[in-house]
Amino acid sequence: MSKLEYSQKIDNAYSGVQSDSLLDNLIGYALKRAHVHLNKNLVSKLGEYELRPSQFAAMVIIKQNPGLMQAELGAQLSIEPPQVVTLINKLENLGLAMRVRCKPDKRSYGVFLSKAGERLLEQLKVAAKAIDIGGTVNLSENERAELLRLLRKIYQ
Amino acid sequence: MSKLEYSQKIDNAYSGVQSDSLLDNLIGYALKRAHVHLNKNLVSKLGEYELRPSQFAAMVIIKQNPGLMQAELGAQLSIEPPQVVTLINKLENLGLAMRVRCKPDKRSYGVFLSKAGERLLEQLKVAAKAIDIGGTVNLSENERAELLRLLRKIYQ
DNA sequence: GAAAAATAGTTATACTAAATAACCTTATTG
DNA sequence: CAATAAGGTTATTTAGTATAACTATTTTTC
Repeated sequence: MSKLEYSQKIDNAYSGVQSDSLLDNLIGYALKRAHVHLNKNLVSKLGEYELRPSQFAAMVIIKQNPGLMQAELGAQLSIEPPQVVTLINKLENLGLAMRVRCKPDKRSYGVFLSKAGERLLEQLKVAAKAIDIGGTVNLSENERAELLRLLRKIYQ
Repeated sequence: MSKLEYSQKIDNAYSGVQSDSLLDNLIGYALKRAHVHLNKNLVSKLGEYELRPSQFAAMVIIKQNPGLMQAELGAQLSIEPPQVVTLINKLENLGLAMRVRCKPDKRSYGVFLSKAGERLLEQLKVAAKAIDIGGTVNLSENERAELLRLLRKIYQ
């Protein structure tokens, strides 16, 4: 039985389980549930291209900072150097990005998107935007803006 | 070099990396960053008791539904049966919960918190509330309430 | 200007969390 | 009563992450 089938079965069978009023009043808990809700469709869309969310985020950062070093990319993504290697290897193998020895410092690479990478990124940005809006259809445009404002106040 | 030291070093060295306006306008991205921000302190607090967030969440659910079956607990947490086994083993080993054969169906266990589990849970609830509020000091009481309302509209 | 220390990136290894499949026991169904 | 399903466990695999050691350069320092 798949995870989805299993969950549905259990959800149907035991819907009488009570949730907790403490959890329901924690911002952290609500953030997690809302994020899970929104992330599902993004993960499945990116999966069509063999990409994970962090790889999509990497493409966005590379596009915005062409030729940045791997260490800079890793810092942006909060991942360790070995993971940066794996990530860029993956993008290179997919033909979406490349390392170029283009710096005075010959230890480092500049990281760039390929033409194919730029094209795919544009598609994915459109899709991500649509998925984000689709996952928040219950919010009005004003509510979306207000939600963004409040969330930024938390992490900025 | 530790992960934290590494990140700080890089952040200081390369703070000129540009972030992206698309990402900054996605609710999903803001949710993730806000959640990361809020979760750090909770994880470290729970770590003092060798607990992970999912184990804390399990304790909350067990407290609210004493004697529930493992399958019900797994459904609430969206985890698979083998993970439920690991989770309850952990809580049992810490003396915080227990399996009791108390059902007509002798295949299943009722899961309960121990007295120690209930005591610890009360402490942790207080701590979690404080951490949640501490992580959202930039929000007024009205803004907190509004944020909760908007988040619930997304996932409910 | 050469030796020492530090940095960019890579590789290898280990650890952890999660998913999958096979299994045992008890219940239910035909 | 045989066949099937369900609750839970165990074993195995897989993916993600973390750590350590290594190469090749660059910077520092004496």
